[in-house]
Amino acid sequence: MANMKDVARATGVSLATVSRVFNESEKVRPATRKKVLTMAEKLNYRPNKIAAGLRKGKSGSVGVIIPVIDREVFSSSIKSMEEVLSQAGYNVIICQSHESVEKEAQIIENLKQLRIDGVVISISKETKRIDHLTSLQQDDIPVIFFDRDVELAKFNSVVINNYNGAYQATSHLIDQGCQRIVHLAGNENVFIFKERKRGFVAALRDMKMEMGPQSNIPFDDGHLEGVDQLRQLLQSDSPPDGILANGDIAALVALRVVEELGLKIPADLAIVGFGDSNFCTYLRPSLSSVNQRNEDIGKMAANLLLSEINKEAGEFIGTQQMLPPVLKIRDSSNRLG
Amino acid sequence: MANMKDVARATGVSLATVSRVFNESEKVRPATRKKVLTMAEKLNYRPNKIAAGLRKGKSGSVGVIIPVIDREVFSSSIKSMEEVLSQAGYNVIICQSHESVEKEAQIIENLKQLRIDGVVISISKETKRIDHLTSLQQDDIPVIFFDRDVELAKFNSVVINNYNGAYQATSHLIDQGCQRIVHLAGNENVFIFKERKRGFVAALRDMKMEMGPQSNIPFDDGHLEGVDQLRQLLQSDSPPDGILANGDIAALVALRVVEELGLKIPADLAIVGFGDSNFCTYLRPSLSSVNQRNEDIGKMAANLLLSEINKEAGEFIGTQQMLPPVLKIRDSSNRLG
DNA sequence: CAAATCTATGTAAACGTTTTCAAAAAATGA
DNA sequence: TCATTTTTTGAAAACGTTTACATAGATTTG
Repeated sequence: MANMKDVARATGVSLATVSRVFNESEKVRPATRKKVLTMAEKLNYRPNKIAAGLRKGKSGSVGVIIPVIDREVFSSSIKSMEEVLSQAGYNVIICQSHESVEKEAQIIENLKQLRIDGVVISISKETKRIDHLTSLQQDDIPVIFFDRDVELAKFNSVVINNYNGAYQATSHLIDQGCQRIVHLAGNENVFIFKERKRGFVAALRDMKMEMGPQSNIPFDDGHLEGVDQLRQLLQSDSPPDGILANGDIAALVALRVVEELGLKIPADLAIVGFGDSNFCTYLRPSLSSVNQRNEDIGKMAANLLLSEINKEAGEFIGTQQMLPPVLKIRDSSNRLG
Repeated sequence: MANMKDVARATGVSLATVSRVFNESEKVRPATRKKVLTMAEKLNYRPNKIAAGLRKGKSGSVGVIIPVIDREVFSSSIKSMEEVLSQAGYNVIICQSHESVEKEAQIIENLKQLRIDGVVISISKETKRIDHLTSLQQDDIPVIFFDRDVELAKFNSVVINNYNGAYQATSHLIDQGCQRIVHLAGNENVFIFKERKRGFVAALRDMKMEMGPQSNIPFDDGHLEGVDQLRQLLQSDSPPDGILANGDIAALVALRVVEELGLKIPADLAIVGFGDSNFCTYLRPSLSSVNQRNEDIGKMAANLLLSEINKEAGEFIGTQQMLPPVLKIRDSSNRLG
């Protein structure tokens, strides 16, 4: 395959001139440019980005690290990320950590060897230590966190305001006349679930609603105790009349329990999920849910990364962007209209 | 940042020796290896894969081209693809064509400039000309088609047997006692939909079932005439008692129509979808559907790509792998159990 | 018209590896 | 011990760009 030297020789100009032709912006006489271009075409020349990358000390690629790609929250945000980044001329390398810190560290080591220009990451559930992440910063590789971020350190991040989402949803349930609302709570070790719970509690408190020991039921995926507890509670003397689930799947499970007990939704019990998964509109009753704006998050994370990449070296300022989510009200919680 | 030369100098060995240390497999005395390794560690040396790529003439990356990432069929297959490819030491670059041939061609041009080692692609709906695809082969870059493939040329591909899937589903409906089955047919310009229809027709024929002009209703996404036609048909003197949809969304739409008319599923009408989307189990009644084995497809496509990459140059043999799908029987079509 | 300025091109040195070939060192055999 | 074979190392040439610097030619200026 032809290289620049070949094109240069065949055209009768120097290597540098050919290079300049292919790096637009550069000054070269229109006549020569044309000569070079037609000769390149004729020789079927194609610039070698690896060589350019070596010389320039940057790869033109960015890494996107996620636990796993086949989850709506990740595939949706990556969709828009890829759009923004490829538009800007970057290649997107996807890497799945499978919720393992070691894998995460391995991936980062690999990306460093590739001389990646930046990283967008949603950290794994188990990620507590963050040395592999700070090491990126030390090497001056911009890192943007999205969806899940690190509580401690100063980092760039783009996340949904989970607190606010839960607050909105809870307020909505109260507006619908719910008196005894229960939160199906996620694993508190995960920041987003902690925030959701916090928003729930705050809304109840602000609205001066009762909140007993039964207001929070641990409802972790894969743990069935929560389901039993919910069933018992629904059959008690003062059953709940509103449910805020930590996620859509939790809401779905709750829907089944409620259905099984013959309760009417939303009349007897209103339910709101979290995540606004595709299937929310497919269900009957359709499921109200807090939309996480995945595509917005992806787009913003990508743009933040681009601006970090192009930033003059200078002291680092972590930029935390937090988007308010959007509550989608559907049949499962709409008692009034 | 330290490079090989620095490590060599600091250790008192030659550049070549350091290189050999980092390319395992190579012969180098254990003592020297250790010396080099500790010095590399001390200098915080990290191999530069771009440089290696330039020298070796290969990038260590493969491109995965899909219409868009946030569709279950793509995110699921890419999940397993990434697992296989990263395990084998390759980076996965994802590129979205957004169902545009021009974008597809652009992406391929870019991947060529990156000196990609191989490509896995699910072609865009509108892709009729394939010169951009054959050009990859001419440059000796292995290409694997998955999900959607090209009808004409000799290529490597891994796809589900759509004909067989539709055949299975139709046979199942007949087994359930359905007498008048209707196929909600997809756009016939898309190969997979053509195949599904073919399987449907073949099953009816083989089972000697009646098949009138109303047996196929064009039911393309976004075209609403199909819905009306279905509604009318369901209200006619001899309404259908079985439906095979071209996809799960089509099945969902049909479910709504049936629901609206007050028909009982599966007693009055049995329905089978295609794709086995996540939400099939969430619906009530749960939706029977043909599972496309996305993860298997992804894994097989990745493995086929690897074997093509590692193959000695020789004459090209297109390998078509076709997997039988798996029919998942659920409430929407289960009249007997 | 000479001097000064500007523009377009060329020369050559990087960038950090891998790999061929040759040489040195170590191991083996008689 | 010395010749022979084998193993380990080194020197140097790629790989295909970009870019700092130099130079030639064209244009402007007084």
